[in-house]
Amino acid sequence: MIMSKKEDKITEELIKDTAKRLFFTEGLFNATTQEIADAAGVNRTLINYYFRSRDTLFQMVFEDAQKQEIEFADNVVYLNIPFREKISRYLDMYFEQAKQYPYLEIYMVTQVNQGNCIKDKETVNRLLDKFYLEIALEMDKGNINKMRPEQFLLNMISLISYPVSMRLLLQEYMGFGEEEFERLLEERKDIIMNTLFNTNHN
Amino acid sequence: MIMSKKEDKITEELIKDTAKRLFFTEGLFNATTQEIADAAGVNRTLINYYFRSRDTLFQMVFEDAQKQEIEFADNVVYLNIPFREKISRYLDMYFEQAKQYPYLEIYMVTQVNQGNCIKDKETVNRLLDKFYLEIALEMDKGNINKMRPEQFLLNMISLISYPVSMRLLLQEYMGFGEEEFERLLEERKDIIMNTLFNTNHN
DNA sequence: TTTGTGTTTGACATTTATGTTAAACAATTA
DNA sequence: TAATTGTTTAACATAAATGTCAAACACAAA
Repeated sequence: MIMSKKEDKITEELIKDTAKRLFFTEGLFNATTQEIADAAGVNRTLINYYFRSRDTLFQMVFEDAQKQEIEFADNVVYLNIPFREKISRYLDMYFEQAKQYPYLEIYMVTQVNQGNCIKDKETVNRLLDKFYLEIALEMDKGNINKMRPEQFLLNMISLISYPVSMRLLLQEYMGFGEEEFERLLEERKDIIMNTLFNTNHN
Repeated sequence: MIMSKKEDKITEELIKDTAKRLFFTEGLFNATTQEIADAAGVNRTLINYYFRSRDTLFQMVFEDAQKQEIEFADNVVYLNIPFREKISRYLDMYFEQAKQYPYLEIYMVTQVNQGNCIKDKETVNRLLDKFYLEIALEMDKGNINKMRPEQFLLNMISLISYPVSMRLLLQEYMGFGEEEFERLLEERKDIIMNTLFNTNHN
């Protein structure tokens, strides 16, 4: 008698996707199992059935997000296009994903602050090394100012991510509405490119 | 019979300061009343005695932090020194406070994401207006590249705050230890100044 | 000392969230 | 149809956190 393993995965995926939506889109970092179940339209105990515990679910979501972020960077760094193009492409992709998951990075950092850590460090290291090398080359060519490649990377992520991650706080302080801030963000792509590639001629 | 209002304030302040330490220094954003009480070395119910509820305590800490941040900016913006000096001073102060309260901004943004909002918008607006004006003047003088002043502000805060706020996440991804990252941060002051004041001569 | 005031404590009640279990259910196959 | 497997549900048990209350305490003033 051959068993028919019901390869549903539907409910399981539904729960995980809903959790992601609550965390990354809505910013409900402390969502309860009940809230997640309700949002997914399933019985709460199904979370236990599929994920054993709330914590496991959170863990899996965290790891998924990590994979996604790495894959994301990977897709750009290994493209065979000029450096400046890569950055430009990355900006496009980042702002695109930010529309779906504005709270992703803030979530990740709060998780790391609570003791979670990165899994696939190998891949990250390879990525970074390649990227640092490219940055160094651009510096030699005089396309960007000389500094430690790590600093260029920090500049880049900072300029891109901060306004997205801190959006609500910034909106509050700067007194902007949704649309107004959206326009500001759209303008930012050019601003960031200019800031990053603005070589020092002193 | 004149009552002797025991102007202690000691316990109350102790509790609030401990909460701040747990939130802003340790990053325990979801600290329970028990944890806070233990850390302060007082009985848990004293939190209710002095603050009525956990939520009120959190609220007061949030408002305190806001005031502090505004005061912080105020102290720089109204100084009678050249623009570039101000930014430099702000950087110094920011990195200094970041040593004590590295998680402050992340805490603030998670609070705002959960529905809290800024109180003293008047003061913030006055501050921003003055700052925007100064930025515009510097642009006219050719000291910084032309853009919306808001964008310059975003650039500035992003470059300063992001690496501090996201520190642990960045350390993890970049494979840096505490000391290593500390050195990177110390280097950053110059990097940021150069990036902000690097006018475009194309 | 006694009284009064504010502070601190422990015991209790309440609430909320998580996790377990057994029964019900659905669908497939022998 | 009956049996098997995987899925879903409701009821229950447990755990953890918050908040209340009355009693105990400390100390200054009458």
